[in-house]
Order: sequence, then C-alpha cells, then structure tokens
Amino acid sequence: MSSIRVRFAPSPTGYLHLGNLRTALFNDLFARHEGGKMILRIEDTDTVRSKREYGEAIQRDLESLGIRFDEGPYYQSERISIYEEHLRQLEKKGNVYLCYCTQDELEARRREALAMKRPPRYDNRCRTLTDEERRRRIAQGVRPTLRFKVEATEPILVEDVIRGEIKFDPQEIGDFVIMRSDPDHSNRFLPTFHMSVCVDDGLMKITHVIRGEDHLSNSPRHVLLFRALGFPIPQFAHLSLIHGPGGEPLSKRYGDVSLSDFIENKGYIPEAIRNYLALLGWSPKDNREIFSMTELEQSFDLRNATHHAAIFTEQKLTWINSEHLKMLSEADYLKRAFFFLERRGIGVRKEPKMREALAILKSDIHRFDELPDALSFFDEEAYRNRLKRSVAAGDQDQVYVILTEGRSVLEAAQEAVQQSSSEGETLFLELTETLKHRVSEKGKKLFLPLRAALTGEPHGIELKRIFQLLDRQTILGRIGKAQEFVTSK
RNA sequence: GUCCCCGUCGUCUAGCCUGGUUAGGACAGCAGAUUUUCGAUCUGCUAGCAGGGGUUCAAAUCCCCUCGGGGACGCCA
Repeated sequence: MSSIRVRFAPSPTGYLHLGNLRTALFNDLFARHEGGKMILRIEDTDTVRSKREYGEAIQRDLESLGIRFDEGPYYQSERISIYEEHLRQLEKKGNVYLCYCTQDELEARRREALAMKRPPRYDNRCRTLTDEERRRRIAQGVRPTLRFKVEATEPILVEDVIRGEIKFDPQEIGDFVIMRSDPDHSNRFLPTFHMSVCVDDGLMKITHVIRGEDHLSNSPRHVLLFRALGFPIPQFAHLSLIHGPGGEPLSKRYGDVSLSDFIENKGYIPEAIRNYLALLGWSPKDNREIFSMTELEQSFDLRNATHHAAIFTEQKLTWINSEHLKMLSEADYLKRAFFFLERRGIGVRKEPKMREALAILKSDIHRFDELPDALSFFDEEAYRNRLKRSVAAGDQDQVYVILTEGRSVLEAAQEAVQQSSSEGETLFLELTETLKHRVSEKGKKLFLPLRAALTGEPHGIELKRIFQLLDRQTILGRIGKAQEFVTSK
C-alpha cells in the first residue's frame, strides 16, 4: 500500500476550465498510477467570492471526467478553528506579527514602488512598530493582519518533480499575510491561502503537490511555512499552463472551454477529453496517442510532463474523439448517441431504421453533434425544406447545382426504380446496373445527383446504405420531388 | 522594475540530462489510391530547432547574451 497522497484544491469562485481540469486529471492519474490516494479540498476561505453552487459544479465536472477522490470534499471554511490553532504555534515561536498597514497604504506604496521601478514588495515595516504607533493605529480603528516573518538567509530550495531544484533568494520575499481580517466578523481573522494550504497539506499528509505553474513562485513561501509549522515538505510538481487558441492564458471567463459545453453541446465523450487533456503537457515515452482509461493510468509518469505551455485546440481532440467512438461497443455507442440526440429533442427511438443508421454512422462521425445533420434525411419535412433552400439559393448552392446538372441522371433513375420491384441493396444494384447502360455519366456525376435528390445533402452515409434505410416509395417520391424543384425555378 | 519558469513543423510532441539522428511521430493541410459519389480508409508530400555569440573535429543538445511568452511580487486562490 502506497502512502502517496495528492490533492486537487480548487477555489469555488467560478467554473473549472480545461486547464484546471487537467491539473485535477494529472493528480488523479498520478495517484492511481502510484496506488495512492486523491483528496478533494474546496478552498473557500474567500467568503465573498466563493459560492456553494460552484463547488457543486466542480464536483459534477470531475465526476463526468471520471476523476474520483478517495477523501473529501473538505471545505476550508469549516476548518477555520484548525488554522487558528496552528497560528498559535507560530505565535508562540515568534514567527508572526501584527501589521497595521491599511489596504490603501499598501496599494499606494506598491504603485509608488512600481513607478520607481522597484519591486513592489512589503517592506516589513510593522515588524518594528513602536507601542505608541500601534496604539494610535488601534485608536484609528485600523484592523490588523498577521504577517509571517521571512527570516531565512539561506536560499530556499523548491524540489520540483518536473523542473528539478529551484532556488529562491529569501531577500526577494517580503513578509506575507497569513491571517487577514474577516469581512463578516469585526474581531476575527481568516486564513489566507498560504496558511490554509500549508496547514491542510501538512495535516492531510500530502506527499505531492501537483498544481499549475502559476503557483511556482508561491512555493518558497510555502516551504518556509511548512518548516515553521513543523510539517514535512512535500514534493512539488508545477504543471505548465494551458493557453487558448490565440496563445492567451485560459481564464474563468472563457465559458466556451467549459466541460459541459464540450460534452453536452459538442458531443465529445469523456474518455476522449481525458485522453486529449493527458496529452496536453505530457506524452509517454513510446509516443502513443490513443489510450483507454486504464491504459492512461498505467503509462502515466509525471516526470514526462512538458515544461512549456500548450495551446488548446479542438482539431486533435476531434480526431481523438473519433478514435474513441470507434473503440466503443455498438451497444455503448448507441446508448450514448440516443442520449445525446434526446437531449437535443430528437426522438430517435420511434424510427426503426434510425438505429441502423446510427450504427453505420459510428465510424463516420467525429462527435455526436454531427448526428442531427447526418440523420436529417429521415425527416420528410427537413428534406423538403433543405431542397427549398437550395432552390432559393440557386447557383450559389452546391445541391442545386448538382441537381440541375444531374437532371438526365435523375430522369433515368426514376424510370429505372419504377421498373424495378426490389428494395434496399438489390434495388441499388439494379439501379446502378441499368444506369450504366442508359446514361453516359459515371462516378461523381452519377452518384452525387442521386445522393442530393435522396437526402438533400452533398455528403453523408454511403449511398447503398441509404437505399437500405429508405423504402421504395420514399426513394421514388424524392427523386420526383427533386426534379420538380429544380425545374420549377 | 526584481525574481522564477519557459521557447523544436500551423498545433500537440520525441530528441536535450549522458553532443555525432536524413531532427522522429501525431493532428491539421495538400496530393494520389480506393469506395463508379461525399465521408471513412490507405499511401505520399509540405512544414520546425526564436536570434546571436562561445566551447568543440562535431551543438536542437553544453555555456553566455539578446529577443519573445508566462508567472509571482494581493487582507484572491
């Protein structure tokens, strides 16, 4: 039994984007590969911005991606007394002091420092506050914060599984706030992220802190805090960030990279998203690209994570999704396809041939949102509307052009179908045999008009299959209809 | 501004540690084959070491500088 423990610790101040989700996934894959445990911790100490609904949405997203946690969710807002307790230890050891600088003062000094091209860091001035000054501040009603004294003189080492050993000069780090004033209770403190993270990681016996690279420069502070609190220092692994298609960092306002949009609207399957996300910032030594859930866990190795940001684009995800669709059993695929279509309000089960058509489409489509169009030829009304639009658009429309140029083919086809009494594939074979002798067109010129007349689309399911899916009457009717439409113009 | 991280085809990446490869793979794109159509499939092609110095017989690989991107420097996390 491995003692490895990792955690995913989001703050419920918005929805998870794909970058956050990948961090969760890497924690999950690492834990499972190592036979360790994964803990979910909701970092909701920012009482103003945190929302319960976000916490719930986060859990839904994790679940739909197949990311499971062995412990939690722990809510930090319910653990305030624990942080207070550990604060007392730090106070006893003289690691903290009260700071009476107001936010306005701090902000003004930061701006000034920046303007003078100096580092905008805290100057530790309240470390040496005189009793008199302190009394004056209190009299003014200033609410203090508690700062951690950065007294280290030796370089602080952050051991990172991905990047190696990184050194930080403690001189570069100002005393930082570990307890801030609680906006809702006038004499109470709330832990800042630094404090709650270190106490919880220590208490929860986290062995590997796997998080985004944006936390890299926080890590030396955390090393100092872990030491002061008497906790062992975990291994760090800072993941390179994921950027959007334009190269910009992903942020919570990018609603279009939300998981539910990808699954519910675009029709990607979770296995594929997992697979794609794993490949964004990591690759196995053998360069494989398609992985099942368990295969991913087996080959995952944090040390193979990349060091640079990766741009998220849908093209490869689309391909990976089509590969995963092919790997699905027919029953599983149909179940999911029906589910997707029904959510779109397309009642597919009523149509007996629909199941057959869906099965054919399995190896054809990339994602489920291609299904409604691909199946629309079943619907007589949708078919007619499509033709009407074509005719209205005239030469601008591909289908209209195909139909017009293929008029002679359609005439011959109509006649041939009328003369035959077959159905399905046999009808198709007889038809092509007859047409071979009656018209000079072949290949594209021959089949495109037939397809367009039958489905109203220039592409779709194999033509032979369409004959299996539509009955004689419909086929005959549509060929006639198509001719009517083009000549009516 | 200071500190930290990063820079290989359009995109995801292998190679870097431990110098010697025609710099490999995949997606996308393009072309051909096949299916007497589209799609799917198969084959092929296009395309890259950010720039400059240095070390070396030899540099994507080691060193330095420059440029570019990102992050931190919050009573957000």
